[in-house]
Amino acid sequence: MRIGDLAEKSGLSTDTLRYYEKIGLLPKPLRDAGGRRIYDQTILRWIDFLDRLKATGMGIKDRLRYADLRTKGGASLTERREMLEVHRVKVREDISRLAEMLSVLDEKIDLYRRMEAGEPVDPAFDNCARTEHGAQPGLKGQTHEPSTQAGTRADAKP
Amino acid sequence: MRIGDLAEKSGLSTDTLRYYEKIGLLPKPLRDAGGRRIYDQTILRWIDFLDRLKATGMGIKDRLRYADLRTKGGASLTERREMLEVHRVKVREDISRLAEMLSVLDEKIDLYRRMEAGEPVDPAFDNCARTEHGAQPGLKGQTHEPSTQAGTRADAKP
DNA sequence: ACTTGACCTGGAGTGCACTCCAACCGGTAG
DNA sequence: CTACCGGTTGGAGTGCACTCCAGGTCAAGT
Repeated sequence: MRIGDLAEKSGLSTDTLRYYEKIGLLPKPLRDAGGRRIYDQTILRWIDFLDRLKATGMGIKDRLRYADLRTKGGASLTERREMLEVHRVKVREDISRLAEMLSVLDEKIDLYRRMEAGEPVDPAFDNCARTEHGAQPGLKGQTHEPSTQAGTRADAKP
Repeated sequence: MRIGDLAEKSGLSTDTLRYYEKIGLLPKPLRDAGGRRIYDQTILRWIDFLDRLKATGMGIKDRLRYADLRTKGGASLTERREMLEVHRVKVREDISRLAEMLSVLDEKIDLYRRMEAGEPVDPAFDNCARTEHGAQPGLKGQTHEPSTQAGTRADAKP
């Protein structure tokens, strides 16, 4: 299999495949007499898994680390498992975060639908209270948001 | 509330707040006599919602579009609802994709655990078949990956 | 009066993850 | 023989989403 075939089968572009090889995500393939890369089908399983890791939000650095461990063979099994377990926790968190957002969306869509229907709705339930040309200074009904103690997304980047 | 307070309460940096304002995600706030931005609490609900849109994978362009609609007030209700409905579909898809990956992870972790325990495991189930330093030419147990009509006229180098 | 610290602006720099490009080479079809 | 296709390289460019910085202003505290 040459790089074009692999691109077609994997859904990545030839550029991306070469890029992945350059940074170390993909192992250096054999070359034919003309210096062209030749791949065998097993690489597809690896690319597929990489793709899944990416699709679940694993950054390139961690994918790189995993790829690196992989080249070390069986000796790195435990480390790889630990990485996957850490990642699994992250994926689970992502799922529940998304599920929560889903219900916020549902609520909001519902609210909008009712507003479109002309139903009287407390505008305080909409985050979209116009701040600029409607700024009345004495708002008293603060609605919910339980004291938002700021720790929203203050981590992540080392 | 000045920008520092808002930063603390929202979890965004002052730089990010100014950046969001610059690109149009946040409305231009009033200024005090000294030219400093002053915010009222309602902005927090908006930032929170923006954050959720971001956390669920909505890119800056769409957030920008939504923010823009928001400034148009009630006239844009329907468009906003439609955006949210489109986004909701995307979020649902993301959730099921993640859920699927979760089971792949579970399987893989389980596989590794069994391998660590020395249990004999068909290495074909691992994507991590070493391609480079283990390339034996006569492999016959191809496992799955359905045949993939070999366009591979690979004249294997001598 | 002076210092401190929070704020202002415009613009440059960063990191990720590609994506594109020019210039070249090798094998096959017409 | 030559056109062309698909491959090669190194390096430049893109888009997103910030993040940092220099150099300045302003208001309040000691």
